[in-house]
Amino acid sequence: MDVFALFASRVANALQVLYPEVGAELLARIVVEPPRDAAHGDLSTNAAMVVAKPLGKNPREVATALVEHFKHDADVTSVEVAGPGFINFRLADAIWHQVLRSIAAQGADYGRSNLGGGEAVNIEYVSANPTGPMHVGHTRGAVFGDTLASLMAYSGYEVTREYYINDAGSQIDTLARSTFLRYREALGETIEIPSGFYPGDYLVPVGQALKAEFGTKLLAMPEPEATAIVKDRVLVAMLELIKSDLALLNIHHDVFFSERQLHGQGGDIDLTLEWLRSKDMVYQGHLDRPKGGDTDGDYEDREQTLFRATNFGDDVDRALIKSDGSYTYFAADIAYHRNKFIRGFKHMINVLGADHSGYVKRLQAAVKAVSLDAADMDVRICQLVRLMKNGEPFKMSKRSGDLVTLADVVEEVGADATRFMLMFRRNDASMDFDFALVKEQTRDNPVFYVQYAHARTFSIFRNAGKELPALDFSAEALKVAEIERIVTSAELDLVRVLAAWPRTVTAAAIAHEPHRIAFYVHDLAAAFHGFWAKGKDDVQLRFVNVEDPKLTLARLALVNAVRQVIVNGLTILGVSAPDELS
RNA sequence: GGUCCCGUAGCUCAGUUGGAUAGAGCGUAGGAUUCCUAAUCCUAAGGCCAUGAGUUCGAAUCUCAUCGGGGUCACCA
Repeated sequence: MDVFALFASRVANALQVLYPEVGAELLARIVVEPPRDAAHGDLSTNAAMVVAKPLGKNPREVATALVEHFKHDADVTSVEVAGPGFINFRLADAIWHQVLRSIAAQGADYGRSNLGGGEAVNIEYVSANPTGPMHVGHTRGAVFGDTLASLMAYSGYEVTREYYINDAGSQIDTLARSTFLRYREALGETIEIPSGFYPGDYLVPVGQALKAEFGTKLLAMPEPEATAIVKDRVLVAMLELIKSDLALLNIHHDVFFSERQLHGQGGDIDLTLEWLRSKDMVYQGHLDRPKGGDTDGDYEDREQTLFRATNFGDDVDRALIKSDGSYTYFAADIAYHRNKFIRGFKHMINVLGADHSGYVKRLQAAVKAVSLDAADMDVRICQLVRLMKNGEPFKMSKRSGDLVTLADVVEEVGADATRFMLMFRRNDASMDFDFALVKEQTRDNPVFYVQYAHARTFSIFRNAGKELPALDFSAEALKVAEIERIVTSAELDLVRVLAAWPRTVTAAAIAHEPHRIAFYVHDLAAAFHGFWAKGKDDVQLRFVNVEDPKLTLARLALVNAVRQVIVNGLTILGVSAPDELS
């Protein structure tokens, strides 16, 4: 049950009774939300102000009529006009009791919605080049994409988590050559790794595996043949490495899509170019010298095969074929996104790093073109993460040269803290990630703070078991607890926070902003800690009351509701909810 | 130069897609532990929402310009 959605529909109904001429597009602009200042009541709506002008009426006049209407609503204890025409509602306790009952009844599904209506959405994230282990720069996008995917799935979308493997470029040839050196090393040669090659130790086992499989046979083969074999083997190995790194954060993709499969004669790129040409989206032409950007002076005026990206909102048209005749990366990407569209995705989300922000318009232009404007593409840019330790920039290197790897971070602070901290910030703001802070077990550390709140719900139950051994507080007993006994303002304020969960999830899903889930869970934890502490000052507010088992049971139902909503939030975030902290 | 992101308390950040007197945490000052985990809570001080205009009943939020910080620009991937 979503209190806000419930009253939004009641307000809309009331308006249609009072002013039948009000149209649907106007009703859509009406918002029912919690007022910023709790003193204004439980709910507030701008309905009168939205509707007044088109009706040619004064907002307060409309508001007064609505107020009269809601005076007969049994769930409303007071309703009044405020300010320029807001209508503020105060709700009967019974509404909050219903919220608690619906949390108990819905459990893990409380907050789940059918916003997406089962529509398919493709979320592409990580897509790091398969040339080595994941480094910390990939981690934010990985966590963001995975959490967004969970959020969308929770909101009724059919989600596909996709990884695009950039396995077709020249960096893969370099990778293969680097691996071949490791193979020779495994055969006993002393090798030297030239600059520009991949120096990381992670290629050593790949070289050894090649030795085990082929002995010295690869040395005798013609080079192209050997390179092809090495390339195949090393790509598989790198992908396994990446998968195992992602698994450290419990991230698993549904589809690993290889760029290589798009290339080749009669492949997707060929077909896509043919299609683009048939739609007159490609032409031969010249590009201007990049203004101020031609720093290395390698610009050369030349006739090129260009995609009419400017017709779809991009700043310049984009090259599709390189001077050596091969396709550009972008050409492959157009084909890739056409492939997504053909697979049935009308909604696509790409999660990219800050260094790709210049790529956004191009990508959106491509999707618009290949879908003939039938698909939408949202690109979420994750800004940089600076690793810090006690306020100092932090360097750590174990597995791959100078880079800090994802595995290093997880080993240092754990998967839960990594995930939560990265989501405790808007994706489009850069952030400092302080190891020292994340390892601290105080309220400065939001992960810990939330997990502590969850553990506290368990400790209350453990304690209730000791103090009232005869009390049955199984799930079934809690469902029939006398919720009406929840009447104090301190308790009801906590329920108000719980009531905001469904609208928080929905708003986060619409905006593609999973960080709101992290902030909500943190707020809920704060409300719960605050209520808990009130029991210190006022014995009457403690959860466990030996004199009154029925009241205790009602309050345990409240505690259980808090526990449930924290779990629902942490589940979307992919963070564990321990019963006890050690 | 074009383009994208950011600019909110001393610091780190939220701000419910345009709502009412702009909120948290840290830090600072004070307070609460015979009592459900003080790993917590409560109170106070602290603001020209970078600047200027515009849009309207109403702007931190939308538009434009300016200033400052960062990313990016290509036949790289």
